[in-house]
Amino acid sequence: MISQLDKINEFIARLDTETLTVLNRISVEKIFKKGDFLLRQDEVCKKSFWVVKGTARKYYLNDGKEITTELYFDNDIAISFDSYCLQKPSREFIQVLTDTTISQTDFSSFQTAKQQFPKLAILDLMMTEYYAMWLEDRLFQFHTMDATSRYSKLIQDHPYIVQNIPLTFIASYLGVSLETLSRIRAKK
Amino acid sequence: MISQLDKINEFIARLDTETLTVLNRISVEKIFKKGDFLLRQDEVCKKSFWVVKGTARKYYLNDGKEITTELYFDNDIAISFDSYCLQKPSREFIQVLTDTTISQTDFSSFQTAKQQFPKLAILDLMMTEYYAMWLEDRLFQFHTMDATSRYSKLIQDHPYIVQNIPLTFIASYLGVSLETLSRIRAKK
DNA sequence: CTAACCATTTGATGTAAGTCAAATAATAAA
DNA sequence: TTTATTATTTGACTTACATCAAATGGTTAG
Repeated sequence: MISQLDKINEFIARLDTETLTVLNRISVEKIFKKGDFLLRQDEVCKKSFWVVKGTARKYYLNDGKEITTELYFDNDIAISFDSYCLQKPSREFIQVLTDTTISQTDFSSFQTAKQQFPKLAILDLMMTEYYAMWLEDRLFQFHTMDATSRYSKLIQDHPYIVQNIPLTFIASYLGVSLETLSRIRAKK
Repeated sequence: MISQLDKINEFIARLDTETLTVLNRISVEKIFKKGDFLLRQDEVCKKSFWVVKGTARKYYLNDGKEITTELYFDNDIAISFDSYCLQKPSREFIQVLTDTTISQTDFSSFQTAKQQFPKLAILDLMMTEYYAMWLEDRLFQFHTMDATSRYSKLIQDHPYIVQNIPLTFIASYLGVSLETLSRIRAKK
């Protein structure tokens, strides 16, 4: 997973200026206020959101309860995956948790650009592969680790998370109740 | 997820004969005997395995215990994803559960072919997207559904599974103990 | 056919984590 | 500052599921 990130970063570093210019041309930087939504349920995800600086979360509603599926920090890319790929209404919300700078890239502009700049198509595949590996790893955690271990891994990967993100969201992301997470933290 | 499959099938149906010929040229059909391994831990996954007819499973060892991550039936494609993408040693095993016909495609031949036949690159992306959506769905199940619901969904999606696959593998795939799965089945 | 082996079921008991409820602690608003 | 609101902790109790152990059912091999 990390080596895939290395691969992507190296690939971007080697991109020709022409390709980079196009990428820049189809992207817009915008600042969102804490609590703002990048995407709401039932909307089509027509943009990808690169978190330049800030934090965000993705979640859906499961009989009234919010289930957080992903937390975003600096340099992460936020999309509602199937909504983006298939350009169909999203089941998920994407919400900014602090004042956040976003660089958003239009879906259809990117699709067009891919045809003229094959390197963008390669990049697209590599990023999708990375997402799949990330999902595999998360699934592995749900499959084999208990709540305490999942929490340990999370703070190991993102030590700053606790300062920045309310416990409810972290608990939901880990698939445990708020109370259980509180008790897990009390122990250690 | 289903619509993504439709998209892929339609795309394949519209492929020109030239591209199809190449695909055929780099693929080999082979028959494996029940219990044979398509891939073992620590090997690099240098082929993708299209299950023409039969059943298979993917699993890894987690302190001695086998954790089944995927079950394959007719027309499914089996790979150890990160091993395949990064051409690094696999953590997973892929094993055939019945006598099974496999059409295997060489990784590097496919990479080369993609450069000459851009449609193969598009296909590659679409299939990776499909896998990511499948993973998202599976994660959703672990995140929100209890063992009983996960089992119900599985037999709904694959009614024939119970006849063909030993309970241990199904239980492991669902993330429950063998005994609990047996009890779940006793009820309904 | 019978024995040996593997797959599944059933029983008894333990435990991680959920739920409901209330008490603090921290933050924002007046 | 004081109050109002939200976030986190703590307690008592319940529940889904795991584990260990043993019994039963099915398959394969001698």
